[in-house]
Amino acid sequence: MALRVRKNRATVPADVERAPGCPLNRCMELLSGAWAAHILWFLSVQPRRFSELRLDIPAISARVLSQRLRELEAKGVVSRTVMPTSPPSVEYALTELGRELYPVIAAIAAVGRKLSAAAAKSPQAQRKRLLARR
Amino acid sequence: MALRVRKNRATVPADVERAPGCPLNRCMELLSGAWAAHILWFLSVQPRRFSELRLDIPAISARVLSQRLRELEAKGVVSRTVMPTSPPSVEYALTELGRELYPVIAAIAAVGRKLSAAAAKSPQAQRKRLLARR
DNA sequence: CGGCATCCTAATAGATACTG
DNA sequence: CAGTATCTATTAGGATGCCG
Repeated sequence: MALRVRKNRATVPADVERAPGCPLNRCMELLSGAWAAHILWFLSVQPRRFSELRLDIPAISARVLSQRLRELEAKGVVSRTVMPTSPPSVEYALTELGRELYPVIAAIAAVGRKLSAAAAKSPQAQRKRLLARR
Repeated sequence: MALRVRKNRATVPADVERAPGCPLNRCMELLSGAWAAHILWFLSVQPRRFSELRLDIPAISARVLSQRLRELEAKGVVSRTVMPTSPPSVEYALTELGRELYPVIAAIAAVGRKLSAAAAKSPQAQRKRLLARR
């Protein structure tokens, strides 16, 4: 009664790219960091000022929000406009490139809502999540 | 010629949630880390073994792949099955919860492909990206 | 208001070597 | 094959304070 021998496995389809600069990476690097998705989400609703974003995302510190916005700006996803008002205000908005990301953010939000709903009912999932954060 | 005074801004719609445990976060924490999205992407094609995933994602180290898989398993996104073969093999697959994430991964990949295509044509975008990585 | 400078910690990732 | 152990490097992120 010999053990079964491992079957040879099919390879993944060729259209799934694996290069370090592959599409998946190309998009993920725009979303990297714990806050980028949130910032883009709120900016996708409407252009926002710095302090408005701080209220939108209370848990983020000014330093990190600043850093993230600068990064997103450098990546061409977010535009920064200084408004000639008194006191001065700065408006952040999605660029055309940034708007391309909308489907992703929307999908994240949609799935997140589903997960929230599911978690509310399933004590098992909650236990798992507790274990996950050790 | 006084400077214009800042207009009061509208608040974002109430259905955009801002709590730390909001849907956006709930989903993002499943994708956190540099490799989670890749792992889920390949697993969404078909169940994969450890070493297959290493070939799928050559840039990941065994240690990190192992860590990520354990985390994803703890979060209930990925299942781990030891196959009774010789030599032993372990099969990873998406759980039902993991399959919920498919729209997100697919959207990321789709947008990524679009970005790749755009980058190929636009030297400006390439310059921006170069600046972004300092 | 919209930042930046500084200092700090914790998480994440990489290399290499080794094991059941 | 499917990992673990160890050690190190990089980075994200938080706290606080100052500035135009």
